[in-house]
Amino acid sequence: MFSFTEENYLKAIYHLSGGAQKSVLTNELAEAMQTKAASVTDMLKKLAVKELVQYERYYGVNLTGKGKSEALQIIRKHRLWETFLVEKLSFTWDEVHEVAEQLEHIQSPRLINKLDEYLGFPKSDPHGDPIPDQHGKLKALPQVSLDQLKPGSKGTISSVKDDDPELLKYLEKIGAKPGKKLEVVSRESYDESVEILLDKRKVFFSKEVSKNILLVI
Amino acid sequence: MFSFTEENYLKAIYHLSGGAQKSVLTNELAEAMQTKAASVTDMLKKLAVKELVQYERYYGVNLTGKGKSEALQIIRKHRLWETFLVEKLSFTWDEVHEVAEQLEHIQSPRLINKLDEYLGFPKSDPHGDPIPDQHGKLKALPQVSLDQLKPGSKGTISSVKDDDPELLKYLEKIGAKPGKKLEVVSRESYDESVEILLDKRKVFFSKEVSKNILLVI
DNA sequence: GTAAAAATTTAGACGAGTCTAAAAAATTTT
DNA sequence: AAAATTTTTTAGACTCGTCTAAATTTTTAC
Repeated sequence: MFSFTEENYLKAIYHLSGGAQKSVLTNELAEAMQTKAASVTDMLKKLAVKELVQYERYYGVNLTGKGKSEALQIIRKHRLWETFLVEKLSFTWDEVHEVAEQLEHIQSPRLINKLDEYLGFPKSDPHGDPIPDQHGKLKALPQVSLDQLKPGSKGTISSVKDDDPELLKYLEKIGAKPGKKLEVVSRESYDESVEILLDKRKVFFSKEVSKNILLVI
Repeated sequence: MFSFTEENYLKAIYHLSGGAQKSVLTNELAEAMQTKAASVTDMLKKLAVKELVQYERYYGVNLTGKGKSEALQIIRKHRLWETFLVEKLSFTWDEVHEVAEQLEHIQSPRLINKLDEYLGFPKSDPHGDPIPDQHGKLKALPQVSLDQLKPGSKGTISSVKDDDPELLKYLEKIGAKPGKKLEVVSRESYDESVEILLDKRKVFFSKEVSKNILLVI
């Protein structure tokens, strides 16, 4: 139905717009897609003709209903495959993203629904991200990133950014996985690094890392 | 490493050459690839530059060692995925070919070896075709197609053509699966249809069908 | 509120893979 | 063995997704 490239654009627009909430600018998209702004402009025109996005010259792009629904199907596939790789093939959570980026483009509704069933209809993937259902319904939790939490507050890790293997290996070592509870002890005003309590141990995270850890409070 | 298209050409050349045994002509390849002879010529030149084939103008093409090895890797992936779909996701054998055509192009040696392990290192796929090992070694049985067998001879079905869902549904209904023993009762000289004994039942196959059933005798 | 800077789009080009139409080489027929 | 036929290749063009360079629009700075 759609090309790999088109699917990747839709997915990137979905993520950058915070779930089709706000417009996405050409340069943001160019950076996310590792390409040039001129190429993005060309592609946005094509997606607009196919009614997958609303595109206004110089003012960025928004997903249409059709575009959002397509993006969610791709995200569903990505997260189900990640779950399969970890649960069934015993991949570690830092290894799955790259392979899932390929698997998410396989065209077969039957395959993905059978896979969903085989995995027991999981609600979230190994990084804690929610898996959209067959109809594209997504159960989004109200999440806060760790860099925004005040000292004294407690929360449970709900998800972590899934596409940086080095970060994931580091968090694995520390034990900072979805489901773990933590408490913010203090924040250093100089560099905004943060000290937390996790499994009764004191742990320090740089601001950079803390931005990639999402919690429910 | 190689594009989808290149991989599909290598696979087609492998099959049409009977496992890199003989040269493949431009028109055969054009028919197999559902494309035009001119396009095939263009692609063969590119594959020759990459040293995947030896191509001689007007005289067809042969796989090089490198090309054969690449083709076998793709066939390995195709057959492992078919096995996965049937064994784990309970697809029927007529549904798997089309999806495996997509899955065979996923690039991840780690994935395919983990999948192999997860499936218990199967020796053949659901249609009876042998699965090459990690190093591309293929255990090829000496097979005869049913249309070449004389009345009175017995054999065991070793494989059936995997890419025609209608044929596969028909054979499923009849019970003609790999592993089943059969005996040729008679052949009608008029249309070369054949009468066989399968599970103590008499069954008739047209020549067309009998060409697609391979046996070990 | 105009000038400089930044962001975006347009114009023209390229490589991959495909096509049609025409030319060239091989094969078959007579 | 020359003519007719078939097969294959060449030439030139098209689409897709990309690029660079130049032009345009928006935003920021003064």
